[in-house]
Amino acid sequence: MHNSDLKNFFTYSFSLDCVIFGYQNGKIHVLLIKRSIEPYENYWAIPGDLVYPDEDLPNAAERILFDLTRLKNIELHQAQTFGNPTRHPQGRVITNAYFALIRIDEFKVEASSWAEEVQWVPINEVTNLAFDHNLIVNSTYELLKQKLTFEPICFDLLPIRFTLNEFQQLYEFAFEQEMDKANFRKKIKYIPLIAHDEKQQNVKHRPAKLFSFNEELYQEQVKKGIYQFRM
Amino acid sequence: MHNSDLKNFFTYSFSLDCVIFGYQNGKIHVLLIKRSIEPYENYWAIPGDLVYPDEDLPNAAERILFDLTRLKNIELHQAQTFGNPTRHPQGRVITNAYFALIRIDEFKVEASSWAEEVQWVPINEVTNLAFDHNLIVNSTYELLKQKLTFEPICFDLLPIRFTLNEFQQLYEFAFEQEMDKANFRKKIKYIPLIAHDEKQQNVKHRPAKLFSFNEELYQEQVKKGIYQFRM
DNA sequence: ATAGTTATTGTACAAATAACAATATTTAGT
DNA sequence: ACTAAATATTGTTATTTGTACAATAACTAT
Repeated sequence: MHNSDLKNFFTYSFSLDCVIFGYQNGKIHVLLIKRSIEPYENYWAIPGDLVYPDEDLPNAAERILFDLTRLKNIELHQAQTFGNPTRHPQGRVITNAYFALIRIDEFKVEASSWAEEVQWVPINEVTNLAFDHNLIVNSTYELLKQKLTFEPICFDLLPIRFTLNEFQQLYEFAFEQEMDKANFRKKIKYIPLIAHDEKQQNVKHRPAKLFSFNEELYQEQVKKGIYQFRM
Repeated sequence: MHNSDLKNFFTYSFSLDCVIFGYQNGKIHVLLIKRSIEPYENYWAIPGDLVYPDEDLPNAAERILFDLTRLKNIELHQAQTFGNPTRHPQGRVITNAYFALIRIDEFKVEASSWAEEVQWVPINEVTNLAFDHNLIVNSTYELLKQKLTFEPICFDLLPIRFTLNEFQQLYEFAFEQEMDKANFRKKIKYIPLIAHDEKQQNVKHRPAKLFSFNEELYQEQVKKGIYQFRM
């Protein structure tokens, strides 16, 4: 197609949708907002909006997420792009999904702009969403599970200090498969963790020791080629 | 942003670029075209063009690839989206990369439309391309390498019937790491391969036995949960 | 102190990995 | 036909990892 035809193509729009994952009560959750505007008024959806014509995608992701949920300072990663011509009832809107992993209790979410409510919903209890957002959420969750096997992103979901059991349960939930406690500990033998003196509080049994991820050591080891994360 | 503002956003464009990988002489290659039009006239680039306003992305990928290179009946997969506001000198053009893996000698490529020439270039000999196409090619190659570790897509690059050494050399090239012949064969022990009676032709030494990937058995085993591909 | 509960460590065997050696099969040359 | 050269293929061994299960330790609540 020649350059002179380019203006004929300025007839569609581009948006960005955020799939925010959190982990609580042994379940992975997604952050949903309730739309107060058409189309899909009163439907639950993932936070998303149109990208400004002069705006870079990472910036758009930050802005849109903040506008609707007041979340900020969150590391957003690109996921898939969805371009079905009929996905938006009002015109051609191609959308790019971004995702993030956060610790639910470390951030305050607050409905804002045309988001009427905000809600954390367990990933396997998500019902009928606006647009093709079910497809977007499901695809992005599949991507998350893949990434969980070769990037240490599980630690973005777990509390900063976590027990080995919490760590294990996150993988058991994501992979839908029980694991042996003793063997799990051997499997993670080389993941750089810091063992703290601190212990679990307010449990009615022997409290477990708390650990945290040693990000610096991990980076160092990866740079030297000593270690590669794999689950 | 409210719906009534939507028309203000019809001021940018969306394109699709194809990263076609092939394997030959022990090297992974990329398919490049020479542009006969502005911008970047006479630059080498990956085949790509604007998406029609009513066209689905997979269809656009097929159409654009065929228009420029005459390639058809190729399985295309979505990769990353690139949206830097200054990536196109003539306006805001967000682009979505698609990639495919093909056997170079199974397909005839032919320059067409505004593609003046077509050329297969070894991935590590790609020089200065049009737009941000170096970024697109490199990012997509990284994605390919990741996928090579947990999807049996190597067989889309290898000849239908291949020797175990050819198989090994593909991984040695991609991972930039030599492997032990004997151990490689043990590693792939459970990959469903068919051993043929046929042997390598026209080599001046003992010819190797030819194998092919048992796609059906693989699908079956995956469905049953017996096997998961991993390299 | 004791029972209950969970955390943590240990043990034994099977399987995978890694380094290297040995054998087998073909071509090419005499 | 015999032999050397080249590469394919299979074996061997030691080490590490994976798996299933058992044993012990540490804490809470009564």
